[in-house]
Amino acid sequence: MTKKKALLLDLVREKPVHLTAEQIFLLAKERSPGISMATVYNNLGALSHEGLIRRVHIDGQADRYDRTVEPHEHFICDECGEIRDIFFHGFTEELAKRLGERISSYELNVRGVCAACQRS
Amino acid sequence: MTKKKALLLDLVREKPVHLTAEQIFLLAKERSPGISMATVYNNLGALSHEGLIRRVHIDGQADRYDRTVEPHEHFICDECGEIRDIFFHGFTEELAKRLGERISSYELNVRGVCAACQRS
DNA sequence: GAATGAATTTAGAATGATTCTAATTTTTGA
DNA sequence: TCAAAAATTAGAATCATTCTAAATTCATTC
Repeated sequence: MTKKKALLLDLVREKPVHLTAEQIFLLAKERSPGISMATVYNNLGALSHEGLIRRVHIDGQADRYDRTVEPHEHFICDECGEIRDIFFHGFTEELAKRLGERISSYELNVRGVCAACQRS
Repeated sequence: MTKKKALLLDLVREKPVHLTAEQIFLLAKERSPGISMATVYNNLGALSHEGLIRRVHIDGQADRYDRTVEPHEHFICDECGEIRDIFFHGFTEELAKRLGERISSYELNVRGVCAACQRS
């Protein structure tokens, strides 16, 4: 765990929002001005493989990085674009039961209009 | 509905597999040799918007096109890469109930080892 | 059947996120 | 202190997809 890797991990962990590599790069530059995009990608990739953060793919967008590594789902607001974590307790087991196969991972992205946007 | 658009729709409908734009392009050339990649993308995009086919995004792969437009899920084999349709009856309603929000769409990709690969 | 305008198709350039490469810098530990 | 290993870097490469602007096809009207 190098200094820059630790910095990137901190940045992902600091906020509950799901940042893109670009956003993380800009934040990282404030604390480590010479850092390069390659280092950001290298380390975010490594951290994801090590299971310390989680890479989130959302159709048509740059990948995002999530501090929450436990299995969970995502809700994406059609209006404001906000990405919110959802936790469906026991979902993996339910999937396994319904499928009858061993599951290594899954990805569930739900879209709709969030409560805040529905009000306005 | 132009001839080429109809051809592309046919190609997607012909086989149960989920083809990429590239694969569809190669098949289309057999029946319409001068067809261009741009036409393939234009028409597959249009057909998807019209709801006649469905565009499927799988992390790290080129998009695929699915003849099945009803809401359903996908199982991707970690070993052979096969993409299989899953039908979880009432899943949209279950999601809506658990979330308490109106859902416009969702995407569920499940990964694991398919039965065929487990045997070998 | 020719003329007109709209829609489709086309080749190739542009895009943009990500990965790769090869060189440089930093770190480690003998 | 030195050598080897690891991390970092700039920039090139990749690749699916979209965009652009020109060419072609199509439908409609006279």
